[in-house]
Amino acid sequence: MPKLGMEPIRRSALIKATIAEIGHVGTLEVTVSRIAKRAGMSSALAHHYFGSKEAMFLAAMRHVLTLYGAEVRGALAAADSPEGRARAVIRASFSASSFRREVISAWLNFYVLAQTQPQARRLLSVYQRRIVSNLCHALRPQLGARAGEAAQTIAAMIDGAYLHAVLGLEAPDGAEMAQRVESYLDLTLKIGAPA
Amino acid sequence: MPKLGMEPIRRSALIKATIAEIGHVGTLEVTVSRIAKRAGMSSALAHHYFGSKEAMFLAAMRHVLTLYGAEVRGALAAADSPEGRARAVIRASFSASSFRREVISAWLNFYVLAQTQPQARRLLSVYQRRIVSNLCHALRPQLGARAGEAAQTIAAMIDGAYLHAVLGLEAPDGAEMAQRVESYLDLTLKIGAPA
Amino acid sequence: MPKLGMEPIRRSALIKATIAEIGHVGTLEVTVSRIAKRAGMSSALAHHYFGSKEAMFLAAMRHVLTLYGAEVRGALAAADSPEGRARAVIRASFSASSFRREVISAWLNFYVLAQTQPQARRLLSVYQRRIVSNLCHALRPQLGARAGEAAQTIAAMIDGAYLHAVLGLEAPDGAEMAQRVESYLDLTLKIGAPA
Amino acid sequence: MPKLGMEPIRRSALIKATIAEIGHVGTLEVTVSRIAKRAGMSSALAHHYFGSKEAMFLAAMRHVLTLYGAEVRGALAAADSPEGRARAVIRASFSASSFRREVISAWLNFYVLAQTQPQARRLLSVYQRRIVSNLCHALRPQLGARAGEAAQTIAAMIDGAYLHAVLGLEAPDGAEMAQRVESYLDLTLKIGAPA
DNA sequence: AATGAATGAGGATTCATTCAT
DNA sequence: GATGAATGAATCCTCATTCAT
Repeated sequence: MPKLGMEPIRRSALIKATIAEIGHVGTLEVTVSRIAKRAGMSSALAHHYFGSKEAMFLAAMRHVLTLYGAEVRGALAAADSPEGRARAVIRASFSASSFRREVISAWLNFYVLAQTQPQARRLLSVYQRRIVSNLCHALRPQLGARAGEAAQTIAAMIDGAYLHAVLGLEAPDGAEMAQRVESYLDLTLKIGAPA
Repeated sequence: MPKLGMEPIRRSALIKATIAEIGHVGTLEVTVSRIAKRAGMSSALAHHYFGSKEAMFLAAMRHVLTLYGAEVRGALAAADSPEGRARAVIRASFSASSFRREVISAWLNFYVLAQTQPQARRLLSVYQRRIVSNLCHALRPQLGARAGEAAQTIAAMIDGAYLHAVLGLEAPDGAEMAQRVESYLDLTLKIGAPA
Repeated sequence: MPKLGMEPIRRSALIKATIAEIGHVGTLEVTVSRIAKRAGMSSALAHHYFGSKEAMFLAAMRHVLTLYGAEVRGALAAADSPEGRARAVIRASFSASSFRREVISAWLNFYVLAQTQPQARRLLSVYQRRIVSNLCHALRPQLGARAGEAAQTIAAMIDGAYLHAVLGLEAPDGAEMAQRVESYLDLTLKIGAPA
Repeated sequence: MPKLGMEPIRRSALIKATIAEIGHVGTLEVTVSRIAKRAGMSSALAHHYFGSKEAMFLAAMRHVLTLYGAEVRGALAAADSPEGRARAVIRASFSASSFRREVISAWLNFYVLAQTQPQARRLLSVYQRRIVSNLCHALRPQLGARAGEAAQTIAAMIDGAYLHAVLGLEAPDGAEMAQRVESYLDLTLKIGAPA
């Protein structure tokens, strides 16, 4: 039953299947056939829509990053103070939709990809910088010149939590992780505040 | 003229070549042939000594972890105070021999492997715990009950720094990273101390 | 608004595109999609009109042969003596419209096809024979019984020139080739004439 | 039974199988698997020894050209006069070992390949030039300045005969073809000599 | 008439692994 | 101990062709 306008539907299904499959296998050593099967179509069709496995990976990356970006943006919009904005970024990073085994595995593998795929590196760098920038602005009012380093540190802690989560046997606990990072934030603000 | 005692030499050469190749390619998608060639022997011989590609990966992991462990142990031995021990762990983590592009790439890929390879997971977990434990003990005198969380945080920051380094274009700067983590330590101790 | 009478237009466009594509790629390893795209339509439509790739090739062959046949016929009509008719065939074979890289490549590939495709072989044989027959008749008055062999020789020289042209780096020079063949004709006639 | 020194044996078997398969299929659209099977080995081994299908084609070309070159050289060595040398080249071109359906098909396809494969083009050009050069030298004593054109013509006739043979239904008759070309030679010499 | 959708079949190439020497 | 030889299994990708609209 070939209808018109299948493209966006197929692409979307493939992107989701790609992430799921990477999460399932834990590696980028995933076959186009399996992804396609998971998405309910032939591998030929997957190639028809994306042209190559690599392109599918990049599309999947963009998807993950976009979702994460949306999560952050949403949380930022709901915040009502600079400090609240910093906390919003942290919590968004550990939200239930992002801090899941499957997505974590995808992130990890995107870092692997970023080592050799220039576009992947660029995508990841851009997001990385955006997060740091958000944090930096949020912390500036209270920390002034020290905001930059604190932002970097928080970003590193978030990444570290993701990496750490890979080793955990149970489902990763986003709340706890967010709590940990916020503790650091508390500490930093307490010291930085005196001014 | 088959020389005696070739085995340890061959194994060692293969392990180093494995790490180098992973670092070079950036992935576990590395071929036994390339590794063997890098180590100056045939792929058949590599199989003879390790039995399988997977076994080579595990051996390479053990090697990296052992080196890192030795570095930490050495630094700890030279420390003369609990706080000094904490700083020793941090500095060892960013030492020139560990915080290099190649080794960082290997670490990253070992995390990938750990997702599906039980032994790899165990190895990484053990080391992870050992580091946290070291930090915990070192911080206990000054932080008491809060030592655990601080240790976890520091460990996460170290991991995060590794992950971050993957995206950097220049050679990773261990000194700067160590400095950053130590800043957190300073902060924590300053607050925690008064108790 | 499906236009009426589209069929001949489409078919013609596809045939031209087929020749162009074969000329471009240099091979029969040409895809229906590319041909269709070159002709400004979908590959499905190409199949609709020709049924198969093979049928398109045959149609393209017929087209090339027909054009060539027309060229020869035209030249023959303008000739005013048997000898002139022989020269007409030769010149038509190297006319600017036939002796072009693209068409030469098509010819070459049609020979390849003729090895296995009975219809292709038949088409090519028929044309081959027609040329020889034309030459034979044209030479008979002066060469008598030797006309047959001379005709065969000239036909072979023409084919050989086509094959030769494949290796040339510059655009093939039809005039020069025609000249070469005519030199042979001169020679033959000079000797054959005395009778 | 893996022995040492298999390489030359395998390569040779593959080269022969490549030519045979091209002759059989009539096209370069031949699969490595079938060639390998014909040569009694796996396709993987074929790739091991040649690296790629293209490389196999080139090796097969070199083989055919080398055989032909040897044939020509042998015939030249046995000739005892310039004119005899010219006849030697012609006869060698139509010798039973070269002027066989299978080899003719290979030649034809090499011309196809030469259109796009620079190395193939070079190989073919070199041989082409060598033949013309041989003929030219052989004819110079009797034809002087006209030797060049005659040589070109003979070369074209030889190529044309090959192309023509593709269409024949019976086994190609080398003797007849050689005869035909030699007739031209006779003619040319008769006219050229008086000078 | 025209096309996007869809796929089965196939093909080049790679690779871990085994084996005989 | 050491290696060239050898392959089966897999994987990405392409393409002619069909089909429903």
